[in-house]
Amino acid sequence: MARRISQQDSLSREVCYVAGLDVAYTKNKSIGAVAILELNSLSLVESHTVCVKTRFPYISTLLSFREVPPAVSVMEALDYQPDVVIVDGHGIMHPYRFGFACHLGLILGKPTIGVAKRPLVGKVGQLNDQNWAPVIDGGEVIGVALTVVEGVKPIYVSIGHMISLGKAIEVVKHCTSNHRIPKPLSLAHSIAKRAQRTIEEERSVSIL
DNA sequence: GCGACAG
DNA sequence: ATCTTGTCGC
Repeated sequence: MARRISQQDSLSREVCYVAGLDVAYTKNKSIGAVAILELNSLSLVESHTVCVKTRFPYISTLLSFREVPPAVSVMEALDYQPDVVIVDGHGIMHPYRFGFACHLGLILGKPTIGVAKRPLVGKVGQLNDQNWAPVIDGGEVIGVALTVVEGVKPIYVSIGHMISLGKAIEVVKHCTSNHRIPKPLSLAHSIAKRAQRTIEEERSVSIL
């Protein structure tokens, strides 16, 4: 599947709507959450959550097989489709060059960007004046370590599908206003957490 | 053989 | 990711 990933910009138009996608968990349920923001204003346009049974364990390099089902489900619940999706997890910055963001992009047939909070593979090069350092593995640049706030640990940005690294960095930078985590992702995260609390409460009641 | 290991 | 305890900052 990694061979089917496109690193070219395939955006149907200028990016206007950006989505953030995250997944949270309860005892045996996966909660997919998506938030769509207007790129320029970074204002929330639409959001959804979905709850499905978890049916794959967490295995470090196989995260996508665990998170793709709830992610696809929640994307299908959208009224309007975003131009690009920022995914909570790596894209090609992955040992098989096929992280969660790639897997989701391939299935959706839509541009995706992987943004992770911790590195998985590769060695980080020198920070440039654009506030990012290339991450190299096997002699190739597989993404960047982007320093959003000086003195704060970087976020790791890589291509998911149908986008160039340059455009991916541009979009992520645009979504990060003085905060380490891009706003689409932090919003998706809080929405997932809210749904999770609701489900946990329902579970407590049903036990009684 | 041992340690590390996105979320 | 989740859970728990504790601290720092706006």
